[in-house]
Amino acid sequence: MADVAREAGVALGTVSRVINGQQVGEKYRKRVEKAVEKLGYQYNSSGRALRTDRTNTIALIIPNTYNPYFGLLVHHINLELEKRNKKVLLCFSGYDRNREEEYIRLVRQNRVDGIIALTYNPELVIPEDIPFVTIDRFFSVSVPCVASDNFGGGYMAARKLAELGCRKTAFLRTGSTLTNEPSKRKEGFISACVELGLPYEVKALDDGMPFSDFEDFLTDHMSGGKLEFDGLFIGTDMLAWRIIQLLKKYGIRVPEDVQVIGFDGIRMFGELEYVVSTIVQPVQEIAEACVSTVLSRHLSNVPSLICLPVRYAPGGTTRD
Amino acid sequence: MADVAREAGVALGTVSRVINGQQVGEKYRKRVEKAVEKLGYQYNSSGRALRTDRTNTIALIIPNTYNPYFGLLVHHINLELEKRNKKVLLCFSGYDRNREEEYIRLVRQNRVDGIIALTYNPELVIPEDIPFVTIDRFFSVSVPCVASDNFGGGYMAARKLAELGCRKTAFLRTGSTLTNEPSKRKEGFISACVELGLPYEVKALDDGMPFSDFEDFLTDHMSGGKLEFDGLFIGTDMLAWRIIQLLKKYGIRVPEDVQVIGFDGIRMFGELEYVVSTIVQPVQEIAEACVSTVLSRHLSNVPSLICLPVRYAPGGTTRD
DNA sequence: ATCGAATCATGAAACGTTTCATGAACTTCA
DNA sequence: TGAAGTTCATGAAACGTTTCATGATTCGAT
Repeated sequence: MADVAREAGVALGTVSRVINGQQVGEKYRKRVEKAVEKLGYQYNSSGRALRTDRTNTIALIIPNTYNPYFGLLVHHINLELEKRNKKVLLCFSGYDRNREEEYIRLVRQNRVDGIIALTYNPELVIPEDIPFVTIDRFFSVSVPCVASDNFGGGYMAARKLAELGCRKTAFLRTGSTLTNEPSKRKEGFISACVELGLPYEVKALDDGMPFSDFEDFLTDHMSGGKLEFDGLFIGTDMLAWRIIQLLKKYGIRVPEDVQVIGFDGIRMFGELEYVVSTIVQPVQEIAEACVSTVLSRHLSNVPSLICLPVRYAPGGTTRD
Repeated sequence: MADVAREAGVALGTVSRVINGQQVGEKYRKRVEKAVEKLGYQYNSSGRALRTDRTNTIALIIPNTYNPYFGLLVHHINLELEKRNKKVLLCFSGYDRNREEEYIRLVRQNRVDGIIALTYNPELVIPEDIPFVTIDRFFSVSVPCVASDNFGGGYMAARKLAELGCRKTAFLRTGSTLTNEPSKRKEGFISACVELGLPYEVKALDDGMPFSDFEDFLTDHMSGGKLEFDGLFIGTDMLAWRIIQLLKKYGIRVPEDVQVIGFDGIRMFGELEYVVSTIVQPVQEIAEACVSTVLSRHLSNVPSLICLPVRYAPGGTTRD
C-alpha cells in the first residue's frame, strides 16, 4: 500500500479510503486507481483483519461433506457467503462431541465473525460473544435456529401416503435420543394420521442400537411374505434407502407392495433424480437464512426459530 | 498477549516463545503457562499471519461439493490439512473458467500458503509465486499433478470385463475436448482390449454435445432389442448411472444382458454400497499427496506427476 | 577471585492495514 | 477583501504478533 501511495503521490490514508470506497476527491481517486492498476496491488487481508478485528470469515461446523445433504448445504452456504465477500472456515465434526468443542476453541483463535453449526452435541456451550446460528437444533431463544418445516413435512408425507391409497402406515427413524427439530417429523406425521383416521405405527431407534432392530421390527410385521404396512414414512432418505434394501431381501417390492417416502431430498450424484420419493428440504433457502442471520450484528430483532417450507417430490418409491 | 506477559511478569517476547514452543527457561515457561491458562489466552491468527506472512491456509479450487466425488475429496483434504494445523479456503468454480481466474485473484489477497486445484480451464495461468498442486490435470513439469492411475484403471476395467465373460465391449465418456489425466482411462482400456483380442468401440462426447448422442450411439448398436455389447466401461460413475437408466428404457438388463463398470468409486450416500461396479479412486491417498506436496516449500525435488493405485470394486452392475 | 563464554530474557521494531485528530486549501458570504 | 466555514488529504498511532540485537545473569575454567 505504501508503494501505491508513493506511486500516486498521496498519503497512505488516502489509498486506504479509495480501496474502501469512501469519499475521496476526484483527482486523487483517479491517481490512486491508476497506481493500483499499475502495481497490481491487492490488499492484505491479514493486515485488515488485525486492524478492524473482523476477519470476514464464518465458521461452518458440520459432520462431514461426503454425505450429499451436508455437501449441498456446504455448497449453498459457501455461495451465499461469497456473495457477501465472506469466507468459510470448514470444521468437520464427524458427529463427535469433543471435536465440536475443540472447534469452538479453534474458531476463537481465528477470530471468526460468526458460526453456523449443525451439531450433534445437545450440551454444547454456545459462545456468547460470537454470533451463532444453528441448523436443525434449538438451544435457546437467544441462539437463532434455522430449520425446515419438519412438522409440516411429516404431515405432508402422511397425507401423501393416504392420497396414494395407503391403508396402514409406519414411521421409522433413528437418533431418537436427540430431541431436536427433525423430531417434529414424527409429530406432524402422527397428527395427519390421526386426522385422517389412518392407522400407523412408530419405530424409533436410539443411536447406539444396531440397524438389525429395524429388521426385527419389519419381520415382526410380516406374515406369509407380506408386510402389513403399505406405506412407510422414514426419517431420512438415507435410512429409507437402507430399509428398501432390506425389504428387497424379503421379496417385498417398492412401490408395488409398499410405498416409501423419505426426508431430505437427496438426488443421485447430487444433481440427478431423487433417490427415493421424499420431502425436500429447501437447502438454498436454509443457507440463505443462516447466512443473513449470522451476519446481522443486531441479533435482537431476529426470530429465534426460522422455519422454511418443504415440498414433496416423487422419486420412484411411490406410485405417482 | 500483553496481558499474559503482565500476569506472568515477563516480556512479550518470552510469552511468544512459550506459545511457539521455543526454548525458554523452565521457571519462566511455568509462569507463562499458568498465566495463559488463567486468562484463557488464545493467540490471534491475524496478528501472527501479518507478522510471519504465512496464513496457514490452503485454497482449494473445485467445481462444487454436492457431487459426491468432490465432496469426498474436500473432506479428506480438509482432514489432512487439519492434521497439520492448516485451514482450507473453499473456492467453488462451478466448472466456470472465469470464476477459476477470479479465485486466483481472491486467493492472492488472502495470502494463502498454497493452492490445490481441480480445474476445468486448461489455459489457466498458474501463479508462479504460490505453491500450486493440481488434481487430474497436468500443466507442466513445474506444477505437480496428483492423479490416480487412470491408465491402470482402464486396463483393469477391460481385463475385468473379459474375465467376467464379455465378448464385445465399448468405452463411453464425455469431456473429450479436455486432454487431461482421466483421458488415459481410454488408453488403458484399449491397451488391454488389444492385448486380449477383445473387440471394442469408443464413443467420446464433447462437452457441448447433448446426452442424447449416447442414446443414438446405443440404438445404432442394437438389433431386435439386444445390444451388441455385453460389456461397457464408462468414464465416470455418474455417466455410467445415466447410461444404465437409458438401457433400462430399452429393456436391456444390467448386469444380465450387459455388464457395466464405471470410474471414481461413488457410494450411495457417500458411505453405503457402491452405486455401480467401479474403479475406485484412492481419495484419501490423493488428498494426502496433494497436501503434503503443496506444503513442501522446496518443490524442486518433488515429482511432477504423482500417480496413485486404483482398485476394482463390484457394485451390482457386473456379474461378480 | 577474575575473566570469558554461554545462556536466555528483554525491549523495540516491523508486518499492512484503518482511523482520527490536525491542518491545509478552497468556498461562501458579508 | 477578509473572516468564517467547509472539504478533504495528511501523518501518526494502533491492532497482535514475531524476531533480532542487546544486555543481564549464570557458570566454568584459570
